[in-house]
Amino acid sequence: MNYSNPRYQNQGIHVLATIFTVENGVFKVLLINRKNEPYKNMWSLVGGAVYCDERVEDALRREVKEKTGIENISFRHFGIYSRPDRAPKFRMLGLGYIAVVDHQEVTFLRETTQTNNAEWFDIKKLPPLAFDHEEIVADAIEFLKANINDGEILKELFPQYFTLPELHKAYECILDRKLDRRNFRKKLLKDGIIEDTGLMSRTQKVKSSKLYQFAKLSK
Amino acid sequence: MNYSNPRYQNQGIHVLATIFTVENGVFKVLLINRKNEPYKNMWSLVGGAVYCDERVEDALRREVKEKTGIENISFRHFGIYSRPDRAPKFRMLGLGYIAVVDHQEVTFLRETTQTNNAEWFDIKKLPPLAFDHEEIVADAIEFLKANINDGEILKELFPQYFTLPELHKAYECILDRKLDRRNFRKKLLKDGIIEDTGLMSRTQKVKSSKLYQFAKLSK
DNA sequence: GCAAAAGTGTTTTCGATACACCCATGC
DNA sequence: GCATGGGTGTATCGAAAACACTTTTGC
Repeated sequence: MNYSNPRYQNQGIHVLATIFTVENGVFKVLLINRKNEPYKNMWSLVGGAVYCDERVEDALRREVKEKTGIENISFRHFGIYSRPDRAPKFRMLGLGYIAVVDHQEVTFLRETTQTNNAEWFDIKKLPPLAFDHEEIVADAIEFLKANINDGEILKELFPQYFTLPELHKAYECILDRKLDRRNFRKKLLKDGIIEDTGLMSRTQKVKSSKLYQFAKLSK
Repeated sequence: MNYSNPRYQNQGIHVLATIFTVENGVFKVLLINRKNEPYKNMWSLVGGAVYCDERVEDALRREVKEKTGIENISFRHFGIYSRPDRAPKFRMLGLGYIAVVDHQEVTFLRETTQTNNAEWFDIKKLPPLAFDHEEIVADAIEFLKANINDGEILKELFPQYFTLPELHKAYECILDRKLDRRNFRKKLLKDGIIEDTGLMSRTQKVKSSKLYQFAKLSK
């Protein structure tokens, strides 16, 4: 390969983090408002360019840490976006990653040098997005629905302990359909995704509920 | 983003095609022998760099056409390889794609400006491979095993018509385990992956067999 | 007539779904 | 005492797996 050939140069790699949560029964995605051109003042996904001396996963963690304060979560890759004109001026290959997090862990700054604001958006009420991010969000949601039972993807949605009704409601919000409570519990326990902690919730609900946690290694 | 920052520059994108076939009951991968440095005279996957003005899938088709003569086959993406030092001098992001083809359709040149030779290798008798291609081949095989029933991935393995024993044997070679003939036929027909053509094979086998074809659109 | 290869049907098991009742608490 | 929310068990259905016999042909 001729490394100086301009046709091989002038391209970069962009990681795009689609970060979802479920808050008060609403399935939401984290977006940031762009302070600069291109797409100034529009909303877009969290993301950024990969340095030539780092791995893609490291770039992703770096960008997400900077922009949301979140660390130590697992992302999964779901898509490649390679239209040469998807970004202006410079060809940026887009690599789409997904994570589902506990919204209470997000401690992003509302304003940074590149960002006016950052907010959770109901995925059913999204504003117009910059670049091809609408397509990417749609792909991420489809991927999440197809892989929700893989046992890893929701592990950061809750604090260590959670109740089964909470998890059940989260599944229903994400999948956008009803699930039978009894079969839901049975399946998650049988598959070893969650385990009973022996603890009970202390909330002021009508009836207290058992606390579960995600199993250390699932499947 | 500052496009002139060298930390964003000096990187490229590499597509890697893991092309498999089944020939005489042996599961094989196509490798090429490198004529130039780096890894001169070693075997490696078919692949090449993506131009900054083309889509990844187009680069893949271009490279595969040049090096094997094969056109119009479908590839599936299975992996991203991003160690910064996986290629010398220049950071090349690797994108792994897989296809399974009819070996009789491969009309690659034995020798080109970049290639000494190209050959099918039994996946159980692979030579040492250049770059991180051993890892990539292993990932591709794992991906193929997990996705063999998706109904699209084997569509180019045979000419239009094939017998069920042929397909059955191919599955067994790829999965490296025995499958029940009766359940195999039932499942593929029930799922609409293949359809009976009403034709019979004319080979000089002990008993002639029905000819099948892959269904136009599966699932 | 027998070995080799191809075709077909039945039974069993297991996972997924559908569904109903009891218990604890706040009002 | 009743409405709300949380816990549990059983019956049914369908897909997957296990399994045996018949047919054709070459020798």
